[in-house]
Amino acid sequence: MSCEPEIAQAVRDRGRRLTIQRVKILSALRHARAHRSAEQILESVRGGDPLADISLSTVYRTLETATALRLASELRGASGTALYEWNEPGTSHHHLQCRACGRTESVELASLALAEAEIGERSGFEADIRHLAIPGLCAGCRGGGGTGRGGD
Amino acid sequence: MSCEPEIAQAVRDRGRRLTIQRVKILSALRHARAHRSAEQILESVRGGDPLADISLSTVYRTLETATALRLASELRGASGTALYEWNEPGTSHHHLQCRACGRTESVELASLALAEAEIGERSGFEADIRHLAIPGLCAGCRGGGGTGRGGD
DNA sequence: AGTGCTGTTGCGAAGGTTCGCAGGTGCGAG
DNA sequence: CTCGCACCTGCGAACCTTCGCAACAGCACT
Repeated sequence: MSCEPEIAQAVRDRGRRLTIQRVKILSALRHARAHRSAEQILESVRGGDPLADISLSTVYRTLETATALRLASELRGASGTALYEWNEPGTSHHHLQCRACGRTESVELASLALAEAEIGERSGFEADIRHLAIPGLCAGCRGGGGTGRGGD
Repeated sequence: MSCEPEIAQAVRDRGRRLTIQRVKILSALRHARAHRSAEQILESVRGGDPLADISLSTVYRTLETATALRLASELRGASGTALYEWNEPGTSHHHLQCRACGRTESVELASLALAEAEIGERSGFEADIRHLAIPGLCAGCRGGGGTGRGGD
């Protein structure tokens, strides 16, 4: 439970309080290797320790805080449900969301680093392009009705 | 009101039916020069013609359809409310969303076109990067508490 | 112009997410 | 170690958005 020094460090470093709930929620998110919804996170927190009576609101708030702190990223779109993912420090990848079959794949993109620079020079905006959701059509669905309903 | 040949054309070209509601909703969105929420659109439709009894569901559905048809773009994030914008054909711009003051500014970015190409080569995914929401810190808030609460 | 099929609409209900408030608790100060 | 402030939590309500269903209305065909 307290074996998450990185999380504790990250939270406290940024002037936030270290609560049991936060540690549990962020640990759950971190150990889940895939995107998870708020409710899934709540379940894994409760499953791991029945005493943990954490509310959904807290999960949402923690996730929001973690996103602001760059500890996690939020991925909205596909199912109408928000998905969250732990950010490995220094990592960057992007999510290609197919609008036909709804599937999401991950890629690393060098050119987006250029975009960050371009934005900075252009308008002084400090962009954070590390986890973007990019809409489009996946290779399978481009052909015409690959995996899902490609009849568009 | 029926003086929107482009909209009519665009809708029918893609195999959708041309209904009064769609024309009104899309006209309203098109003539609004800024981002509008579903409810704002509903209001302007009703304001322009009290007989128009359009439901919020229809506004959402029309906006969803229009987004799928690339007639409009959806911008989520800032306020928890989805904002919609009419797509001028052939245009492309992106939205820089400041996470401190919440403001959004628009830019055109050449390097994102490169990203589209990179994605295509890499994974065969046909990306549609024309209206992206990019999080970060605006010039004012980078300095430290510019417009909002820059205390990060 | 009339007819029928099927996409669309409006309504209400059901999500998912955010907000407001009162009480609890982490963490710094004494 | 104790105290106190302010942040955080849990709860419930409110909000935005999506869904399901029955009725309506474009559009193609006759």
